Amino acid sequence: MLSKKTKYGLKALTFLAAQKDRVPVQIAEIAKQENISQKFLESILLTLKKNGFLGSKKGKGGGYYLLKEPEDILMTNVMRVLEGPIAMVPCVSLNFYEKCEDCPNEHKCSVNKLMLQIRDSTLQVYRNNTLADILK
Amino acid sequence: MLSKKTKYGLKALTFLAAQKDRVPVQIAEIAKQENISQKFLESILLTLKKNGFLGSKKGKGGGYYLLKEPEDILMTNVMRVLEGPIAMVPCVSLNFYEKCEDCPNEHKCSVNKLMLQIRDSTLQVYRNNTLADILK
DNA sequence: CTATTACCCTATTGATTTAATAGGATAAGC
DNA sequence: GCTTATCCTATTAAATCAATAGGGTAATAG
Repeated sequence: MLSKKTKYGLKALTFLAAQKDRVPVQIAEIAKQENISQKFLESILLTLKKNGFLGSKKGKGGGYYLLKEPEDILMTNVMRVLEGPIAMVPCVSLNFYEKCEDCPNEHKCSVNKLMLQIRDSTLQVYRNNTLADILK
Repeated sequence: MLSKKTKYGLKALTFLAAQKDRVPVQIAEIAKQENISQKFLESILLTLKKNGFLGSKKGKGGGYYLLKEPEDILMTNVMRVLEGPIAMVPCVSLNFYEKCEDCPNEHKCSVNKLMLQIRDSTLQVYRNNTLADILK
């Protein structure tokens, strides 16, 4: 299952990408428009900012805004930050590889073999989609 | 993440498929060979039996065995039984569809659009793999 | 017929993760 | 210096996961 964190994060990014200009949008407005708990959204936007997707401005007229154009924001990167590893098992993860402690030989493991294919096909989708693509 | 239930279930199916004949194999032996908690495996094999993948025999010389040939066991079916819905959000699920309560129009939803692609590519992999395929 | 074997079933627990809430600190602007 | 809105930490309620406990039931061997 996709976590709410990821779902809300994607919706917020989409909302910001849909703005005409790059003027800051307040958390409260995004939360209201997208039906998201404001406090929860607050922490999500913070991690998106810390990972270089968003900029922010404090005080009156403040809020969050996209740092890059939607065409330049790859889903691969967004998903890794919001949802974590793309692979369903650590032993087929590119960025978070870990050996299975219960598996003597992962190249003979049927789970490994199947999940490797899933990782590749999933990755292909994420690499083919930018924020601009899912906005249209 | 793939649940241990699914991981163990796949390993058990693979183990049974690798047997020369279709003679019953005891839970204890599968658990030992695959490093799985025996009691946990017990419940997993039970659901695989209830869903038509395995047969069982009680008493001495008893155990579990495959009901079909590995070539005829599709990963799509196995994964749905062990892991549940293949889709990451209910609003793109074929077998477990549910409307998002927070989403006014799912055809304009960016999450829906992305997850629809993920569902399709994931399904394609599962449909292309039988138990025999991941055994080789 | 009886003891043994091994599957069958229910309930409970501990650990972890998820989603959300609370409350205040910090910085920007008028 | 007051208001606005982000920033940050801690806590909690609920759900899920993985495993354990303990006994019931059916089949087989001798």
